[in-house]
Amino acid sequence: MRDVAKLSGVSISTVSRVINSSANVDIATRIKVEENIKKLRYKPNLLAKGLRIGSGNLIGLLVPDAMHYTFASFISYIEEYVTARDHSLVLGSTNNNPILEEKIVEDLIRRNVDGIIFSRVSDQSRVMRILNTTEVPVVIIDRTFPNEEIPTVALNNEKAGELAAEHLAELGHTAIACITGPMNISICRERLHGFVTKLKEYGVTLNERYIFEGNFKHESGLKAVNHFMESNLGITALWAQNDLMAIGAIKGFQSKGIRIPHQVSIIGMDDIELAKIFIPALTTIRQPFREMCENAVKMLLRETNESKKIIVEPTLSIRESTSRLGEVGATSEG
Amino acid sequence: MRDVAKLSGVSISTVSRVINSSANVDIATRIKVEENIKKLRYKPNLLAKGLRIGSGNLIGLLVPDAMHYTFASFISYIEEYVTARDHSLVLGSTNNNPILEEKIVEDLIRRNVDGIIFSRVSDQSRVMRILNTTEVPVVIIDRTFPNEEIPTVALNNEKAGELAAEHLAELGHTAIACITGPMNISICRERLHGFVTKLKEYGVTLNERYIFEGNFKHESGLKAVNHFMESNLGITALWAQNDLMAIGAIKGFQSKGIRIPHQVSIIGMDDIELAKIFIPALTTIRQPFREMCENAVKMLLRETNESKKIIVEPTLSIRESTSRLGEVGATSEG
DNA sequence: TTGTAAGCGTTATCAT
DNA sequence: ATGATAACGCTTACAA
Repeated sequence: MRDVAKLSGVSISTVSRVINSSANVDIATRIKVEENIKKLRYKPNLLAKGLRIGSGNLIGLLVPDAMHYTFASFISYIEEYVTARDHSLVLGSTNNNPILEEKIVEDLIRRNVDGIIFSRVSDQSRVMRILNTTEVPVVIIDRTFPNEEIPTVALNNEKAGELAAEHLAELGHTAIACITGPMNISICRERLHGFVTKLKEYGVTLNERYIFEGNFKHESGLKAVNHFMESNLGITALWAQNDLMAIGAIKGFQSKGIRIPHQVSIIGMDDIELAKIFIPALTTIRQPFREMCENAVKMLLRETNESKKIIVEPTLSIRESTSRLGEVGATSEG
Repeated sequence: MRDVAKLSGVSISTVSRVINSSANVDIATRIKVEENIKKLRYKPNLLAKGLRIGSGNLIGLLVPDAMHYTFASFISYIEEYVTARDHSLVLGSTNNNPILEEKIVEDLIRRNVDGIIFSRVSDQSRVMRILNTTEVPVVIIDRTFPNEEIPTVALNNEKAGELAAEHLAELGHTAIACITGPMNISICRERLHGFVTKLKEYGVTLNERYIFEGNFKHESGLKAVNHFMESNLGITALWAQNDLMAIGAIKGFQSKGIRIPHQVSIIGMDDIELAKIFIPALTTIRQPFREMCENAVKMLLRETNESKKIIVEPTLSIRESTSRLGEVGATSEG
């Protein structure tokens, strides 16, 4: 910067003004300075700038597992929106390790980030402490904490359950089961509640024997099928609260010679890439991840008036793994 | 920091020494200072530190697409290794857009990153220019540029092709096809070369009619199958240069009533999560992504003596989609 | 062992 | 419209 100033015969303050396109600078000097910036390949130092203005021009993103589909989506979309706003993204993966999470958050704060996006934060109180102890804006994405005033963007999980219920009920099913995620996670309870409630509207009651608590992994689907088969409930339709478990369930049924969707209709949730590719292609509840991420970034950067909770709506994606009760599905079982 | 110094009755240089655990500081004052750091919840500012010592304590990672399995893996592993070394990861996704790539790189340099990891860089010359114009260490992961001295960690892609060939040939197949990635990418050519060469050792010649150039997407597998079926080559085995295309091929065959692996053996590459879950579970060539990432980080941070090229070896993962010619596979077709 | 002071590369205030 | 200068929060000779 000094070199540019010297070469241009001006002071560094003028160079600074040129860089920040300040109004009050003579057009001639501006051009000269800009030329010399190019000539000297001068690149303003963001650390110095950040130190001075008290902002690192960074957004922090914390996820529990960067490889998982949901979070990989978040990372990808948030990076896109953050970069478009001339910020950079620093990414931390916590693996649900509170110590690590703490360390990363501390690091972010020390970097003067302009905000932090938490996805599936491990512990509500931790976030609260950060919020109370620093000025750094925080928004939580994907999971909601009902009793707090933390800015949040989340899915309407009730609605997700309702959509699944509606679809299955409309297809004529009455013996319907559900594989949930871990029930200590609120989104899972909300999803189930919506599912049960809507089903009741159709006159079908989902008692506990039709509910299997999974862990969001593929294996849960297999286990659930074994469980349901042993119970001999004669179910003809099933909703799994994520696609991985739905696919596990399909495999489980198929390995017992049961055809999908001919004998059992299955619906998932998330709409992972695999959902389209799998045979049969998976009917599923789609989450608008992109929209969620955009809202999170906008909220963080105060681009929107909404500063508390933004709820986005799921949609139903009908493919091949569900069919009308008693009817053959649209495709072969593969 | 000033506050801590004042409260402790020492100068800020002493506080600095405590923070950086410098040797020469009285144990009593150290303890006192540490107490006050806690008490005041003092968090050293990384921008100021970075400005002073000329290092942002940051590692930059550039990928073309953060959602793609390969790169999601890179992101996850590299974040892990970077964090373990008390650095932070700033992530940029280029979408193969050179303008964007340039912008992100510039930003990283201006942040005084300690190094940049490029994955699938869009343009070799660009990297070279960065290398020549700045002091920032760079390593390329996954793709290699044969004629340059850029530090690189990559797979032995020749070997990948050889493993696939060996496996298929040992199973007695002779009518063997290959779905490649885009042939303008060197790794695809290398893979094919290894495949063809090893096959020749077994006495089978792979002429052009048995080669289909795909684009690494699922659809390529379907198209390839149509192509091969129309050509009426009677192939009994096929290698796809990634799992997505392999799965597409399986779907393609199955939709024509051809059973996998009974009638056609199929082998993929990457070992994506889906490979284990798919029916039939996919035999595939596994890339040691974790090892690659560890090496990349170590190389960047000069923790290893190797400073040019590190080549890692693929391995064969045998599952259900391949079987001996004429024999029924180990599992039902699902 | 500890303190003083210079300097890292910016921006911002205040003159001119 | 431009320049001098202080300040951002830290590290590091150098001195004591």
